[in-house]
Amino acid sequence: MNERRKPYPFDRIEPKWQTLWDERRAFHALNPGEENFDPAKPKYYVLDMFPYPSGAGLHVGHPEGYTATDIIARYKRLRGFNVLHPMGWDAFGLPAEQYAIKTGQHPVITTRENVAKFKTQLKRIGFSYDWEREVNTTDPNYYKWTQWIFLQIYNSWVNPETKKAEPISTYRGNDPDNVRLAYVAEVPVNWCQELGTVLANEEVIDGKSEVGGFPVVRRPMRQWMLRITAFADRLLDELKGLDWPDSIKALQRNWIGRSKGAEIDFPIDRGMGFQPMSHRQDADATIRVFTTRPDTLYGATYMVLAPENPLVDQITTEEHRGSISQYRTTIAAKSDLERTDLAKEKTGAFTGAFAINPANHERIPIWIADYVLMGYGTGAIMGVPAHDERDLEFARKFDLQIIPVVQAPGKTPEESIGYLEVGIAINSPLLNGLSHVEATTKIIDWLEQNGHGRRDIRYKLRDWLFSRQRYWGEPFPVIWRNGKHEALAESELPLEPPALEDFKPTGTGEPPLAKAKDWIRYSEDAVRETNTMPQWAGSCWYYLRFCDPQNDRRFVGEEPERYWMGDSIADRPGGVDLYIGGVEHAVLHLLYARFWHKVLFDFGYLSKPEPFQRLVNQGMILGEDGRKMSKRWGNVIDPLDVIEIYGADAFRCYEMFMGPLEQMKPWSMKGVEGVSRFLARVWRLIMEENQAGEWILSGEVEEVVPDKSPLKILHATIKKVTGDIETLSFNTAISQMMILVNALTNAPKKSVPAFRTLLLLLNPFAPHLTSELWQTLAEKFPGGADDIMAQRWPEYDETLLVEDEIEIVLQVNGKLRDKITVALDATNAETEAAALANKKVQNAVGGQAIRKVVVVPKKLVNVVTG
RNA sequence: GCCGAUGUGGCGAAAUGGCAGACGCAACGGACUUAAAAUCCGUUUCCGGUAACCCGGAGUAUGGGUUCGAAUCCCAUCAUCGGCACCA
Repeated sequence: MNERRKPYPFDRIEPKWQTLWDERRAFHALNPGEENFDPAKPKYYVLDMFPYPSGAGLHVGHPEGYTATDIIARYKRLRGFNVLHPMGWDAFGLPAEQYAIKTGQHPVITTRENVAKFKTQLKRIGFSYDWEREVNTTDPNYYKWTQWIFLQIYNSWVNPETKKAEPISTYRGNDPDNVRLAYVAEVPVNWCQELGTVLANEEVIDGKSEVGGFPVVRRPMRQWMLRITAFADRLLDELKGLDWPDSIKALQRNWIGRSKGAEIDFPIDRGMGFQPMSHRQDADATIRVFTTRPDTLYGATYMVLAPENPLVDQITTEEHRGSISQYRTTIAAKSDLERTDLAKEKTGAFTGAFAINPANHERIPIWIADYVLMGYGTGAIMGVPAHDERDLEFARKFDLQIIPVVQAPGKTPEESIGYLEVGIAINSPLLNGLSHVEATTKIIDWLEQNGHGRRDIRYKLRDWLFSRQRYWGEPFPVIWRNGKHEALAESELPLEPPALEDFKPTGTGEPPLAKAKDWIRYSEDAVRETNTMPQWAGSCWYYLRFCDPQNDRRFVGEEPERYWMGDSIADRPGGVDLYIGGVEHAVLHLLYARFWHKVLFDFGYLSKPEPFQRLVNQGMILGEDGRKMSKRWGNVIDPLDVIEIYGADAFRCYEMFMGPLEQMKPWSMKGVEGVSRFLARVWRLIMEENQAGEWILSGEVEEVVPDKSPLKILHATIKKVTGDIETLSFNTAISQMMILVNALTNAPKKSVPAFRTLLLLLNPFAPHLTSELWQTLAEKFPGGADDIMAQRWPEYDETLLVEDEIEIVLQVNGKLRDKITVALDATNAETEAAALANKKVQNAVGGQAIRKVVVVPKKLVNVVTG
């Protein structure tokens, strides 16, 4: 019947302070121009990846990154920064829509409920978000600007000379729709019958949908695309100036996949042998390939087209039509999964046609095979079996000629077959004896001079498939008239989706919005676009909206943008100072957001070319059983359950004490208990229980300077905690504070100044406890103001950290033998003499001759013998 | 296959060229208590020795190397996790 006794009254303190903070608008960040705004303060923008508010609520994994950013935010405020620390909701998306399909509950309702639940949880953890800046991607006042940004993208193109986005009006060609950054294309898409929608490549995993795991097939459909490939170079090159983990940069580089090489044209042989360009009857009859190894051109003994390549129909000879068509049918029937199965044998079919190798005028056969992909390069390759693993396998299987053209070091030409690295050119009249670099330059120059090819760069990155056949997303601000698309005027935004009762997919690939007949009909001769935008759209720019969330004239005001997203450190390209989130967004969200940012930057709306200067990925928190937290294993932990027993401060501290932020680590309730004991020790350091069982300020607390030893630990702790917060090493910061608290507990004096410093250091981690204790101390000892948040972060005194005596480690041959203490000012010679006089050292040396003595001042002596 | 990360006590971890295992958990012992909880104090890498203060040896995935000295730097191997994957 009696509740379990709390180690300290967090259940009273925490709600008290949370209410006070709300009432005082304690975390509201002021924009330039607002009353009380202090322009002398530097800004700090610390951002979390905002969540999708699911029905399940938060589990303990979510607040890991949020706690880290909250500590930084509170720390920076104490250091005198004007801190922007906002939170919002990425609330468009499939789960709410599927819930609507099942229950008929409108996603607006579900979203509102889920957001309320998430917000309650976040508030109960005591995060210092500026809730007056809350944004929600499904709010018309927000997506009005998502649609507006889409229109900017739609109305722009990349000028190849400046490589920058410009208004489409500067384009001088005759078909602007061909160069717009948003365009419509008939593309093979990932169609998921079960979800009734297409998916982006990134949302398909092993031939199945990322959401739900349903089968996905290829199917051509008319889709909106965003021309992200026009920014491939900048997205790659501008990673350099960002403080991101190298692994994330590597993932993005890999995803963009830039390859330097050459385009080469192979004339199709019409039985007349090789003809110089000018004499050719049919100048179009060439096969263009892309290769990263033009230096191996003399080794190209055959060509392969992708089975889907339209050229196949033109070149296939009468005799081979049957077998070619049969092969293409088998390939078309295969799923993506089967096609990309690496283990399988090479397959292919001969077209009967031949091409001419422009280098040596050899007549080489043209095949089709599914190991050549239509979607990369030109959908055709030159086969160089001697120096390409796949080509070699293919040539051996179909008995095609193999000519080595690069010599492996120390090997004969014959042995160099299968050598994939670079080397000296052989069997290549124009290139013999040249190194890879020389040969590559020479052959490309030759190709360019003779009109057979040119330098070229290709990317793995594809344009972004931007439309979805869904209800719960931003409608496109676009109408169709006479088969052509037109942008809506800005004045017509926001374009809200129609009210629908039936959210089910139509099943035909036509979006659910097509069911709203009245809504679609825009005018006598125009209809609305019925696709919606993908969930990534809203998250591409939310960090900008946080700077100025209520602005109804612009997506973000100029001045707030310049203040929060710019800064005085000129050579930093990014705006947000610290961005923490899951590694699962390493390529998609982070690449898309960078892309939008660059478009808006080119148009002069933004101060910096990159959105996020410093990025950190928090590691996943596993269940107590070491498995990923999921309903399936029944190992999900709700933060509110933990807070109920141990309090929010203990929850926060434990999340940070578990281990390094970036690392994956398992949850442990016992661990929370340990951290909770630490906080209770802090409490009892300052408070005691009176006869009536009430907590009152301890009578021993006095306004005195601490003794030397605790004072030294105190200053060592200021130094360590400050440094650790800057590097996000929160686990070791907490360890150090535990050491301090142990020392203060054992110290004879209960020193108010020491306690104040401790409370300040601990405040970002355990804000409720430290606020309460600070206030209690202030009531009796009026030295400090009664609000801990109005204080300055403590500084340490280096002179207090110096030792007067130093412990020196004695080693013999690198092995520890003893420790001695020497005076601070002992010379190397004195230290060495003391070491050699040491009995244990002498024992270990035995009778052996001393060859060398290494003295590291203030650290150790190593005696090397024999 | 390619790219990246990780590998240290019973467990989470610390130490990034100089005392391996800070801090915490768990376990064990002690104090307080009629008792328990809570709290406080102590022990706790492994092996061997000693009545004992202690003494000796080994030890950071494995094998080599650099160095007076390596968990830390280099080379190779193995394992686990993540990403990409017939990208020409």
